[in-house]
Amino acid sequence: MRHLTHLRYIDIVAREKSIRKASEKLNITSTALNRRILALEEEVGTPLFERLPSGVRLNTAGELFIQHIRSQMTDLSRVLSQISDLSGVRRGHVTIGGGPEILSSFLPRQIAKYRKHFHAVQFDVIRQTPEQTLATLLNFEADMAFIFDSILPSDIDIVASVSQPLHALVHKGHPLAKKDMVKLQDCLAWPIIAPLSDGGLKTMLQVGRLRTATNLQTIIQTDEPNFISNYIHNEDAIGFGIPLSFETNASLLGGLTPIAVDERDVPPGIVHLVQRKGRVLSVAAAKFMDQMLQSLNKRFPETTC
Amino acid sequence: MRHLTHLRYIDIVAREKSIRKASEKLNITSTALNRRILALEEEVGTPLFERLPSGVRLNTAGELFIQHIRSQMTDLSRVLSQISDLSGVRRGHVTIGGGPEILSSFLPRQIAKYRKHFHAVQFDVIRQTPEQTLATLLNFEADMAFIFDSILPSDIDIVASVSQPLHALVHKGHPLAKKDMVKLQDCLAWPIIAPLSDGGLKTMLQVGRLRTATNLQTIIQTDEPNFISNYIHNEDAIGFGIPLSFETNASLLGGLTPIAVDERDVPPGIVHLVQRKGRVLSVAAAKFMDQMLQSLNKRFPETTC
DNA sequence: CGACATGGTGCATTTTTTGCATCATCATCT
DNA sequence: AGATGATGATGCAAAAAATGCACCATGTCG
Repeated sequence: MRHLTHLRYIDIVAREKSIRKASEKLNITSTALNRRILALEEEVGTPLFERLPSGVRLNTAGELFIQHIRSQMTDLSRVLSQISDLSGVRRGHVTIGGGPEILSSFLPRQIAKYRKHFHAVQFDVIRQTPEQTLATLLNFEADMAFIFDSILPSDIDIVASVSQPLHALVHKGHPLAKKDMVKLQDCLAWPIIAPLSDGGLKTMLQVGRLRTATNLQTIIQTDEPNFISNYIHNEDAIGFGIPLSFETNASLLGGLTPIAVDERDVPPGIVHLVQRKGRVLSVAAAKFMDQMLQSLNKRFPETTC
Repeated sequence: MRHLTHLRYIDIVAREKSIRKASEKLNITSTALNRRILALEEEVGTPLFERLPSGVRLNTAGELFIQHIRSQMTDLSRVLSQISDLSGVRRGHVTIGGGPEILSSFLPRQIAKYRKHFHAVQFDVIRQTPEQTLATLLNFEADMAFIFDSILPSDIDIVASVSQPLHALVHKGHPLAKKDMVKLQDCLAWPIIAPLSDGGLKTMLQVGRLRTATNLQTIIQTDEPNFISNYIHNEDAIGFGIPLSFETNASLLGGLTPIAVDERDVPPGIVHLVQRKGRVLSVAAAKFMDQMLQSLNKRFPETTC
């Protein structure tokens, strides 16, 4: 879109916080970009950027304006998506954010399923910290996101909530593998692979540690589900995860055996599917969300929408 | 705004249903305008207008697009209004629609009151039929409107509702003028000035006619409050109105005396203050609505918001 | 102090937009 | 049936706008 270009320019400058850097990214000279900004500020009647020796930064008016611009851009792409949907082809672009727990198993399967029907839809999957998740939603960078239960700002809407009990992950030959449920104390005897970065999973494990006062011997801290899955085949270590992050289908687990941790030790975590409040999703994104809601309801019947 | 211009072009073409007519209105040649549209359709990838021998008309894609454009334009003006509000000056433009009953007394006083504080705010007051009221709200032409109780589409939000009992209007020397309340039968003896166009007031009077089976002798049909007020000084005729359409302050009534009609004869009408659902109003419009809500609550304590 | 980054500006060049004249098509009136 | 008067589309030249280059002023940092 032609006039969208102008808006995109401003958006990139705001993100890069530098006219010159932005101009490189946009493949134009800094002068052209600079003049665009000056012209825009002229039209609005007030400066939108503070000029610092190190670059530019949005002022209050600019914050207001950039919010409008981003909303306009996503709104436009939604409309274009609706229009192309009129002719039968579903095109579109869906951007989803979330922590590593979500992105490892549930999401790829959902996307694969969706793309079987609508192959003209493109997906962007971003791995983020909870703070980043919220920021990108408010930025209009992401259409929807998964996030562990936490204090959510009022401009975030919860679309669905699933209860996710903590599971210990061991290889199928492990002494614990035959049990239906383990207490956290049962894990004391083996080395632990704990989550690295602050997030829901790490918090759950910490709660468990405090409650049962156990002294789990952490040997590795990582967030990579694949790393955990591969490591526990080599040592009788115990990893942790939530149902959304591993397959239910035994054949796909690859020898990985999840065992529920007693909920009296660690209460289940709540994972929310969220979006920006009041945001109208593109056809593609809305349909994808529908599909996910159905899948969540099927696999976790107590899901609330 | 520069890029707003492009959008405005499309908007006007859609309204005028003719490129040439729109071009006159915009003070450019039809060729320029035509090419703009062709270019836009090229960018969107699909035609937005049907070409008819008599002009152009939006197709389905165009309807979607124009909706987006209008929403964008009002959203931008809202943002600009917010930005100018940052510097302390409240600028803005508020457009209000409604029937003649509302526009005669309540609204002018409210606007006068508001403009005492914020003189940089401009008001557009449009007199409309109920259908037009809804259409302009959905069109983004009006920010808010007053409308008599009726079946409202789901994309209209009711902001407040006031109960409005029917009142007979007579001059202060009229035999009825001393009464606190009249039955509709009491009015049989005098000629009646009835509302002309279909609207809430006319409906209320018709309900009364049916209920009490009276045969009121209508001599004049008009919607002009001023006409009624002036006429009843010359003949002992009876006009009708609702509290919102006349002053409460005796000194401002100019000899006009309102007498409540028995509610058993005519149940009170409900007047709603409405806006387009989900629409975020400009600072000026939002503040004005606040003021109106306060005034409504003060004068009609049973107002629901 | 100097090297290096930042945003801002004058001027020539390129790209885009606009206006004029004209065409093809269709509805309506005579 | 034919004339008339609308409509939107198009080729081409003029006008306007955006762009790029060279350069300036100003700040930070080593």
